[in-house]
Amino acid sequence: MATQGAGSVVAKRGPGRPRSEKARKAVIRSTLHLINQVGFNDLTIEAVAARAGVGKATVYRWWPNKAELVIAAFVSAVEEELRFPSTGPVLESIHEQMKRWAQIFRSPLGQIVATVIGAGQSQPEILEAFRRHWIEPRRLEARRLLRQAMESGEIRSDIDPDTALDLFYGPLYLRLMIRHAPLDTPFVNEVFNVVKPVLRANSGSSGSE
Amino acid sequence: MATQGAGSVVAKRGPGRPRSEKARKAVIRSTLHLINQVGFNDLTIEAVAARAGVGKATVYRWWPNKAELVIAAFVSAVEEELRFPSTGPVLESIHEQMKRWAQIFRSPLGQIVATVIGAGQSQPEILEAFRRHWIEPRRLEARRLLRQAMESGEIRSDIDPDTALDLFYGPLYLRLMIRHAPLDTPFVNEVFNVVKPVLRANSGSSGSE
Amino acid sequence: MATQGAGSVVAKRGPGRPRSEKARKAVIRSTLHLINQVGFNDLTIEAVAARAGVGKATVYRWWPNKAELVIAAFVSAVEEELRFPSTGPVLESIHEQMKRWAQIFRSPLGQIVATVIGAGQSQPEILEAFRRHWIEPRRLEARRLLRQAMESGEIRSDIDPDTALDLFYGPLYLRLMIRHAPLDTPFVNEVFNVVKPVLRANSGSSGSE
Amino acid sequence: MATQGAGSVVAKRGPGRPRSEKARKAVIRSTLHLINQVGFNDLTIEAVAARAGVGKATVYRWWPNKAELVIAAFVSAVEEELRFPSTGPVLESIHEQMKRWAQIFRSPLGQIVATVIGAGQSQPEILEAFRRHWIEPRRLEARRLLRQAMESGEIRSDIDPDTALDLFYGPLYLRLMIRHAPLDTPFVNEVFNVVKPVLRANSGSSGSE
DNA sequence: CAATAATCGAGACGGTACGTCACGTCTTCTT
DNA sequence: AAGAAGACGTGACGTACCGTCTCGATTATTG
Repeated sequence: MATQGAGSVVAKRGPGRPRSEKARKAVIRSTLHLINQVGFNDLTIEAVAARAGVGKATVYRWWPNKAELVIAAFVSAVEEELRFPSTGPVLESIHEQMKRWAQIFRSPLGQIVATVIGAGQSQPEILEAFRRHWIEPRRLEARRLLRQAMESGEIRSDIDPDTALDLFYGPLYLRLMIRHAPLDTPFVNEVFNVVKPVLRANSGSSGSE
Repeated sequence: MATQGAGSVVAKRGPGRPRSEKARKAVIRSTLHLINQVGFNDLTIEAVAARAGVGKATVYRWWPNKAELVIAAFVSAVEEELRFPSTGPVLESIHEQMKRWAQIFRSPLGQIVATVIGAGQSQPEILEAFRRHWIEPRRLEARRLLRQAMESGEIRSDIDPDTALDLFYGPLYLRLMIRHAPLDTPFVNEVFNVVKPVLRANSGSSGSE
Repeated sequence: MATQGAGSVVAKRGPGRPRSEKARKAVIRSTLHLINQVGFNDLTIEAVAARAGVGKATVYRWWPNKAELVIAAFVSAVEEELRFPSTGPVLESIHEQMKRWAQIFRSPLGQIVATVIGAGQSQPEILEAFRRHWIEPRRLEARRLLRQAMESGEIRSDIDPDTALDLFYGPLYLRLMIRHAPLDTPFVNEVFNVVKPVLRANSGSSGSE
Repeated sequence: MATQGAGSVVAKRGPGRPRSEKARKAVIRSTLHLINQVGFNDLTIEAVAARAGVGKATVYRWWPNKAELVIAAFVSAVEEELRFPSTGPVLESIHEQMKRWAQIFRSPLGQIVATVIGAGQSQPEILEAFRRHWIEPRRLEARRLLRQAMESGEIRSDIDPDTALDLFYGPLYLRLMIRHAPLDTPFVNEVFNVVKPVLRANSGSSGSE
């Protein structure tokens, strides 16, 4: 490495004024505020820039489109809540995580998640960004845990980890998106309790048709 | 009253030129075509009207916004596929229905569903229309079937029918919306086979926490 | 009068419902009211019909465009004031007529005249209608009077009647349209008094250059 | 203060991109072209913008409505025109001027004058602008000349200069607006020759009624 | 007295232009 | 070079009227 001097790992920076951290934060804050006020669709870069006291071009310089901006804002808002609880039995970790998610989904952040997925339905790059910045990081860890549990015999190994995760989280996302029924703790518990036993080793659920 | 004679059931129509069925159909057709081409967000009333050979005002006269228009188009496209298969054991009916839905979800119609739910995330009236015209009619029938099955002892009765349906359909909707993994028949089967046994009578999965 | 029998000069009327005089009057009344409220430009057939309690098609059936309608309304409003005062010396008749016109021009009816001429500047058919229904009928009579006066030796005969009329009325129309100075009786008198002597026989004003 | 140095008279300009002079000129040119083609009524901002190769919003940014735009175009079209020829006898100057005006009135500029007066009939601000930018500058000089001629005894002094000018120019404007007869040189001569003698000193035309 | 025919009010039709809004880019001066 | 400001060309929005049309209902004349 050492491009710049002894042990410098700092990313090379060209000449010119460096980007303003103040502006970046103002934009993120403005975005979070406005998306809670008006939702994703009615969120305009124009308004974000105005409220942040920032030029429109500054926004476009750093985020290529509304979705990346919103996801960045969202990620920055939930950064610290993301870690999977990685102690104890795997299934209990999942249960804990599900309850935490339900809580997030009920908060304004849940509306942002919903709104981003929603926007992703007609703008593939949004969905792609959502998967990359949100779904995959979490799945990676969850898959790893499930595999460990399969190897240790805690859960059966003839089921696809992704399918298992869809069983746990699908109902939660469904209620988040459709809002046809409350996304409360009893519901989360019931979902977990239904799916859990089937994952136990030697449950024998194979053989469709 | 009987102004008209015995049994006059003639649908009363107000004065003025009646609305043009031809125009209505042209608009619906144009909408379906365009939404498959460009998605919900980039669908413009302007383009719908132009392609239908219809004035913009005619579209606005009959559908208050893009969402109602798209839902009307969607409903008209799947009208005949909506009926729940109501013969045989309830669980098998559900399995059949799940497979049919997965098939629809994989078709262009699936994109419409996704896109409408997506738009609903930032426009409540869209989501409301989606629930009223799409979710509820189906749930009504499904709930009735589940209750019958509970009474007949086919499935346990200590589970909320809506929760049960969310368990079956949540994972399908999740893959429809997130597209992180294929929504194929093996997946549908696995979901069904995982959830099915827990619904059987005397499965005893209650009492978390 | 023998409307139907021998020697009927009454216009033959075919079968079918005859036009409604009530509707005609309502439209004219509505037009006069609205044109005084909003002027010619903002007058819409739609509003005229609505206020008259009449179908739009009924208006279009009888008047081909807004201008014809407005002129008809205007003519019907001033009908009785149109006759040229045909007694006494020709020049005095003209003086009388000028004073009467100035009075009309100062009233709301003057605004209608101005507005119609105005609209005629960008819509030839309006100007044409104005000339046919308004200018020409008056000029016809005035020209006839002037010719009589020429023959009787009251005024010189080496001047074009239309030019003479333009000399009398041009200044009045100018003040109607430009509004740069009042169109009052002293002004009318002065115009008349300036032009009058030149028309007298043996005034000898020919031969410019 | 003196931040800039002694005598800094640099026109302060705010931040932001300055307005495009090129766009301004293109819009004015396009307006003039189109108003000659289709008149005021059928002049659309849409077409003006399109022909100028400019966004509609740019037009609306600088001119609040069609009237202001037309006024600006009109003013820019006539600003270099028409100084009064001020040599020789006053009456001959007027004669010259009348002939020049007749010529202008027959040209495309005449159509613009007519069109602007026409539009002014339903939009007072246009008429006001017309008087300020067209009528008044010319009247000012003409009035001055007439007063000089009155003082020098060239013409009688018991007549209002504005009335005299209306007598000369009223017939010309009348034919410009009504188009009921040609606005040719013979006509101009006849008008001039009729009015001229009456203005001569000691003509004695006073005493109306 | 029925058939025919033109009218009526109502209001939907395919259009066009409106004036507004946000887009994403650009051009200026300032930091 | 990045910043705020704000003008630029673009294009869709939802609305208002245009002039035409299609209804059912009415009111005449004609056979």
